[in-house]
Amino acid sequence: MTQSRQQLVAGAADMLRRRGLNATSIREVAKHAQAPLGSTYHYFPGGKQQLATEAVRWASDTVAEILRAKLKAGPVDGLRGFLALWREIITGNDFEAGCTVVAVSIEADSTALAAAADAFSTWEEILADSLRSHGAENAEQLATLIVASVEGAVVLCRAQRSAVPLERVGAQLEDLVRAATR
Amino acid sequence: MTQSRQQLVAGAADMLRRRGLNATSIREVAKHAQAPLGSTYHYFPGGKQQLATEAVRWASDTVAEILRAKLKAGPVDGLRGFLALWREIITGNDFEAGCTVVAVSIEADSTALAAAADAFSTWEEILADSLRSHGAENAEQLATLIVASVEGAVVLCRAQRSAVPLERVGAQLEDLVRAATR
DNA sequence: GTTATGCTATGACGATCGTTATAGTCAACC
DNA sequence: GGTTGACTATAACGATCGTCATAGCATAAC
Repeated sequence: MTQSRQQLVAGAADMLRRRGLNATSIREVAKHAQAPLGSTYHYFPGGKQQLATEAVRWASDTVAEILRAKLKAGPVDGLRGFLALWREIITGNDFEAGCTVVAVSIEADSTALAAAADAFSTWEEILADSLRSHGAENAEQLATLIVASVEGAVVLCRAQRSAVPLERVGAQLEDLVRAATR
Repeated sequence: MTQSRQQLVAGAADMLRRRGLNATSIREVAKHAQAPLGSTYHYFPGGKQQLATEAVRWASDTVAEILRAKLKAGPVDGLRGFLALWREIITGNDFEAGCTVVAVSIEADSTALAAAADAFSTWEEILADSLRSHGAENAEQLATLIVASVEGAVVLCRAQRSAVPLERVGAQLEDLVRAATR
């Protein structure tokens, strides 16, 4: 079955956003996914790097899908959905979970880092497309600001064990999106 | 001498922002600072956690000092100095260095994480004080947005190996600061 | 029923980690 | 000038890491 494989990827993504790349061992990922260690190298012959890369891609696709869905109701509602997603991840895990993509960006190189770059670019493009189609002239700039400030706020929230940074950033981003679109 | 001690702290901060917490070993920090391994536990009996905590505090103080100095010329110039500082760190190290505080926020817990939270709070307060004294009504909110978006942009820049995110974020932040102060 | 194939089980490999212990050096101070 | 105390040197401890090899098991195909 590819079910074990899928659980390994999802479990790895979850552990990455909690502890980071180097503190996440293959053994623990396998145990957490109730899969034997031997299976890990069967499914991912590229080793830890391949697993991390696929975990980033999975996390990226998951967020992208939610983002696209929420943006169907317009840029403001999309932004709110994006913020709600991260607020849930932060507060729902007692401030012990962050962003898988950010975690890998800090520690990885080569393919996993490239996957992280793709993730950010994808999110930016999704946001920019929505903003542009709603009349925003600075769509790309604003999209980059949204991704950067929300990801940064998630880091701040985790360190300070508070959701206030995300709320403050969200309020100002909503004003900006409202002003840029009509 | 306390010179070795200081070099250990500064060297640790530099390695932390390049590779992250768990990929930075005490042995490498000692070697990088040309200090013997034994000295590390003499200067830092609290072990790696103490060293990481002091490295975060050192990085925090360094940035805070620059920030305070640049803000003397006003919020806009202060913001520009803040952005230039990070642009230099990013581009001057071939996109292989990020922020020490962010790196520790992703991987650490307990005292080192608390030091990271203090760092963010300090930077926020310094910015908010300047904004408030120049007539900004939403000084705290704007200060949080600046810190979060710049730190997030640094992560994006590193992953994408490009300074564009920082430039985009900077342009919009400057508009916001200009509009909020007079 | 035999064979092939996808997955599991087990254990080992070299390397490196954080940390500690102990002995040694060397300068400053009474 | 002897002694104290700060610092160094060296080596080892157990633990864990990523990775690999090999043997075992299952199930499905012929």
